[in-house]
Amino acid sequence: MMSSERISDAELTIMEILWERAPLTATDVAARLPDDRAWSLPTVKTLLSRLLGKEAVEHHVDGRRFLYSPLIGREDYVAHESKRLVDRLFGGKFMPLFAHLAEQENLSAADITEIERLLQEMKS
Amino acid sequence: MMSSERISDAELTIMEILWERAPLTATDVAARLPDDRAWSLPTVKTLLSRLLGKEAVEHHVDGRRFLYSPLIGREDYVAHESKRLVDRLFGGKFMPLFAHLAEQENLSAADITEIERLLQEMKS
DNA sequence: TCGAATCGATTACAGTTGTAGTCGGAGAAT
DNA sequence: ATTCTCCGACTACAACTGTAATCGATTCGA
Repeated sequence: MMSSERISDAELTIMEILWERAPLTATDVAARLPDDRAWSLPTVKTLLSRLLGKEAVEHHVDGRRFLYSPLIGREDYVAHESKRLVDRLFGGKFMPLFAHLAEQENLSAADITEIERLLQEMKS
Repeated sequence: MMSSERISDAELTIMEILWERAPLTATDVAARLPDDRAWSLPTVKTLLSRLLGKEAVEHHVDGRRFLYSPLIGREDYVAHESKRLVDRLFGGKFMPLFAHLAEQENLSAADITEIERLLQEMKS
């Protein structure tokens, strides 16, 4: 289940780190930040606290620090956000989004073949 | 061109109205709000002002009121937001998003046929 | 002409977000 | 035992959002 509170952009950066590897301490998380988001440790702690409040992560005590782990799965989050986009911009319909993406991305012949393969698989 | 300022959820509601029909006065916009977002006129005016500030809409004077029109096209906005989602959640790749959506949506046989038709069209 | 209705502009105000500083307590080092 | 270090908690603070009230000017109706 996805709690209804939205995960912000900065918070998502933290989630990605925890999805890749958990549990981690706040310091560990800070050490794994991408270069273009080299936040201070206090900032990371604030974001972790907020994620705790949103019940997106949990922590358990390890000596005198916390080990954080995701509570929301990446799959759930991705599904949720994808649906949100489809609802907001494509009237909840999948096909218009697909058409838009296909056109936008200028699919290569290889992409098309790959998609056809995926579709065949689904048929069965 | 899309100015980099993000359009918020409430603001998007206004944009949708203007995309459907423009130019409109603030009062016209308010009258066309969906039922689940029956905001007061002042609220609509605030949102229009913010959209002006973000250069997402323009207005021109008509007697003593303004007529508002979108400056950003819906196509551009949709493309922008779709790309944002793909970048944030699918490493900028189209295929993973397609796979995710296809699985999620549980495509019907008719959908699949439709997609195949679209793909054929693209091939040529 | 004088009050009523209407406009846009300004102000309000709480909640979220991005980004961080500070503080009190608990452990670690000496 | 005392100091230093590190942790989580709390505080900060400006920008953005959602939602609106109010105010001064103008115009319309009586």
